[in-house]
Amino acid sequence: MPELPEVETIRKGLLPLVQGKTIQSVAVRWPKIITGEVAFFEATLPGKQILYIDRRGKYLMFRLSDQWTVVSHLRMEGKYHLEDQDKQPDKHTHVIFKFTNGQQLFYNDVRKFGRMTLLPTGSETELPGIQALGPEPLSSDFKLSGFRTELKRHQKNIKSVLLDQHTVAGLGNIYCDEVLWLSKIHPLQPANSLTAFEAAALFAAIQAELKKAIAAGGTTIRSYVDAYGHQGHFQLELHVYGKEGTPCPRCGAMIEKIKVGGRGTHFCPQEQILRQV
DNA sequence: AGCCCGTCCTGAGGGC
DNA sequence: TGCCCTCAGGACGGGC
Repeated sequence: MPELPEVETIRKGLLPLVQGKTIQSVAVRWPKIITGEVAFFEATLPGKQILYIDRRGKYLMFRLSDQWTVVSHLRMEGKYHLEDQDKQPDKHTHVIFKFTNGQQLFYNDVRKFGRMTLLPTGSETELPGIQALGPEPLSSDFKLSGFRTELKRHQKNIKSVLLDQHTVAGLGNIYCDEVLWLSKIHPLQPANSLTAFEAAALFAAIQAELKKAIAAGGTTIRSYVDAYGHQGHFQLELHVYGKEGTPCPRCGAMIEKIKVGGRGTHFCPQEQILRQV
């Protein structure tokens, strides 16, 4: 499941492969991938040149000529691959962008959860998913004071609040577990009951962990690969995600797995203590 | 408004 | 062997 660091790695890898290329034709093979009219999507893109790729949270934004933008969310397993002109799509290839130089950009997605949409550049901020997105965690928009205010608004557990993209953009299930472990906070602790010290530790852990993950090129958990088909190399850095039944790297207690808000959640029962409020 | 739950999808893995 | 069942989860829409 690509989270912010993986999406950023994908963005960086894909950019030199597609920048400056002009779309000749588009074929959508699974209509639900496209939010909006498929016919409009297929008819508008030919002739447009890819100028740049931006990222906001877990969203990729392909900036095109004539002020068009394709917003793309990979959800669980979406992937982009640049292929030669004779490459045949497989059953998981749902969108094909053919370039004027003959190359093709395949969008593959086993679960078909990913979504993309075409709209005028600038109006992407009106998309429901992007409009209410919280601050970029590695930008100056992310401030401890604002983060604490946001935590105070919620009585529900901190794990769910971190997973909510309105709080801070880009965290998914893996990094939520990791940053809570790093800051020694129980995933079920009500968000508004965090101490000032805990909120500051969590704030710092989010920034440090995401920076580290981006520097490492993402994590190989699930099926993430970059645009060249290379796997990320971050898996050794994970401390709790998927580590249930193995010793906590800090204290040796067995990592436990529970369900929080319907999501698998990993934590150290000795160091991440749920405080009664 | 906050919060919870169902929905979308398919492949992997467990049980018998 | 092979089939059936459950599980995995990001965002969103509906209901309370």
